[in-house]
Amino acid sequence: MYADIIIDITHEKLDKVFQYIIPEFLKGRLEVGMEVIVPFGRSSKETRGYLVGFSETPGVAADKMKEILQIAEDSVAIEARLVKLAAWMREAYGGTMIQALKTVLPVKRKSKEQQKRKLVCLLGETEGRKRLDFYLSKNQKARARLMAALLDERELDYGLATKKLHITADVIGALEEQGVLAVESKRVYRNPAISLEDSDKEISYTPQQHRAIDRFVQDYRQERYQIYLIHGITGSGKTEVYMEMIRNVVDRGRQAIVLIPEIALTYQTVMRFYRKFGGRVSIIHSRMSAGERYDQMQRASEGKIDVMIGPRSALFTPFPNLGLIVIDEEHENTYKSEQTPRYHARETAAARAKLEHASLVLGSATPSLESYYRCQTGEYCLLELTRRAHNQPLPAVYTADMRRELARGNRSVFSDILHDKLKERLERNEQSMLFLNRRGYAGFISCRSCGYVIKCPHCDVSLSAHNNGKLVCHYCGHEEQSVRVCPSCGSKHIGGFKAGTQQIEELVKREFPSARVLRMDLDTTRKKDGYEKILSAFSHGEADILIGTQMIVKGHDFPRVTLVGILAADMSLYSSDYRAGERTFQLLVQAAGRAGRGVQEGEVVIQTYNPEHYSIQAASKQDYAAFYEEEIAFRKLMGYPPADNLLAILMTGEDEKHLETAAGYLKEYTMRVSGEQIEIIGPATPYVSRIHDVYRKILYLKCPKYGMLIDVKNYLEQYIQINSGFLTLKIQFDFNPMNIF
DNA sequence: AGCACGCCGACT
DNA sequence: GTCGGCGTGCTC
Repeated sequence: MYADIIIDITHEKLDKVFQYIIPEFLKGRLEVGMEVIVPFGRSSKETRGYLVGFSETPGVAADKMKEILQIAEDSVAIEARLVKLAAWMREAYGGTMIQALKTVLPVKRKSKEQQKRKLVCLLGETEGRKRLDFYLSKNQKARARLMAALLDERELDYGLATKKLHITADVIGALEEQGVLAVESKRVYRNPAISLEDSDKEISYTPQQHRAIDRFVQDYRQERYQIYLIHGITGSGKTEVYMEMIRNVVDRGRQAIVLIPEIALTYQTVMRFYRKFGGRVSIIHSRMSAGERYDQMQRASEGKIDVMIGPRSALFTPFPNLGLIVIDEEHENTYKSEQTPRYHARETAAARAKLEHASLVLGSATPSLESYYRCQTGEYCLLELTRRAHNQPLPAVYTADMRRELARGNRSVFSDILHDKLKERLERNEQSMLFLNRRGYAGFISCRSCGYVIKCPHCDVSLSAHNNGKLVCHYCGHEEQSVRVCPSCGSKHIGGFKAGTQQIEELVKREFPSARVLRMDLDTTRKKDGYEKILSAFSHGEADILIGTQMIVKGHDFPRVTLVGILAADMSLYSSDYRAGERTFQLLVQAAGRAGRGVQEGEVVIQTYNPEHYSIQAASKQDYAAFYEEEIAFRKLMGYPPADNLLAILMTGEDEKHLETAAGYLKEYTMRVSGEQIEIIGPATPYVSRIHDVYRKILYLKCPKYGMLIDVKNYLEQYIQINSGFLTLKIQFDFNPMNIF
């Protein structure tokens, strides 16, 4: 028997298994997923690698084979099932096996437990004083210093003692031996005090919530592990449904993973889970140290917790018997990784669920087109929550046509109706939010008079303005000269949109001098805790108006907000991206959902230059189905995902000429290996054509069948490896990218 | 990636 | 004749 090892060096040429002889002393001790140390290369350099399997027959001459040296110490083994998942990811997204292995391993090293060590004084007041005098008499300054501090505080933080008081470990050791103090190293988990009172409380579900839960429970009982999409409007109580589903799974002795966008990881959300599941819940987030993460993962694999909540990477929690994965706000972009392998948590969760016979539940008020489409095709099971849990009405939405405002002579940023409603709120002492849509702003050119936007004649995405005065399509490379007057109406009010949150803040202050205004954008949140501070100030009523970009629309509950104003609603419509319409709809619905969450009803004003657009129309009626029909027709017509699949091939290199010719060759080869069903677009120059003197080119492949794109990817990976012309280039694959470049 | 091997020019 | 320049090829 031989050991199959993946060497820990990221290089295409080494991206294969290497067989090693298992030495006698390791027989029976090796398991798939372990990290081992092996001799590698001509000089037999000690190299780390992962054991991914065992094989019976040697693939190379027996004399070539070397022995495994040892199992790597202080390393974390990858669970065997996650090794399989990694193999799936490598196949589905490209990159090397070692990259895939490292992504399914959220904690690489057994970091020495960053325990909170404490020094506890064991002596009483008088005993201690005697001791202190003793040290002083012996001129043992460090011991005296520590003793004095201990008398003051009784308990000292280990780190504090060593750093602030300049006390060495020797001194602490000496005092410990003398029975003066004890070093306590309690493992501290950050579980806040849990009040379990609420957990017994009987929750009453709406009929729709009941139906969703029953469907899930029945399927689960029959071991039908499916993928569900919960389409629930804002405030319809999706979280209660998740929690009940999780409870069901946990009662059967299985565990659950809950993925949430990092930004939504708020205290309130987490507390709801704590109340229901007590100490059997754990959280992982990006600001945790490696030690803390390791801790949580360790507890999970030991079966000490039932529920793991966290962002994308929590998907790889090594539970012994995973039964359910929940992805909340499944439409969010953060679920797509931006590093190789560029995996999507939704697809990867589906793969993991299948491997481990678990269910997958997706939830959103504005589902991604991909997921809703899969419900239509019968791949996913759709569960609808169309009513708010406490029967609050949805906010009333008004649309302000900014072209008409301009025609009427209103050149201000605020439409008359928004101005009036803001004034009303200030008089009634209620809160308002102003949301400036700046997402996807990529220098598109639009007419302020008629709303016309200059688009690519071939791609139906907007053209981006470049400094050289040209308009460029970043999808197909089409170029044309910029314009001075609107080609549609002849107006001179044509150009890019320029207004930041700062300008809006100044305008609000000028219009409403008495209003207390808070602004939330990159500037004001950069400071430590800036984000939380602003949100808590606003929720405590310390301001009347909150101005901000996308970040204010995400899942925060401000019961006193009764008005939401959306400025430049169409801004995100014209990013040069086929997802623009979807993004706009999602943003508007989520923003509108912020109004009227309390007792008083809410109102929303959407300001736009393009009120006819289906994204804006559907959003103003909060009508997902209507939006979906329009959008899917567009995607089908243009062959964009989810109707077709898209593979972006990003090529980067320092030599511009060489990159260009190589891109040409790659396209030629792609044409040769791909069948008629694959359409090839490009190579085009991305919006950012050069980063740190590294040039970029992009090639798009479009195909109805995902599998065919994977085949082409595999061919290309081989071609790139064999052909030395690609040695100086980096080539990345991105399936169904979230952004086009 | 990283290292040894190898085949050329400039040197003691 | 030798030292070392980097181009080439292999790694179980």
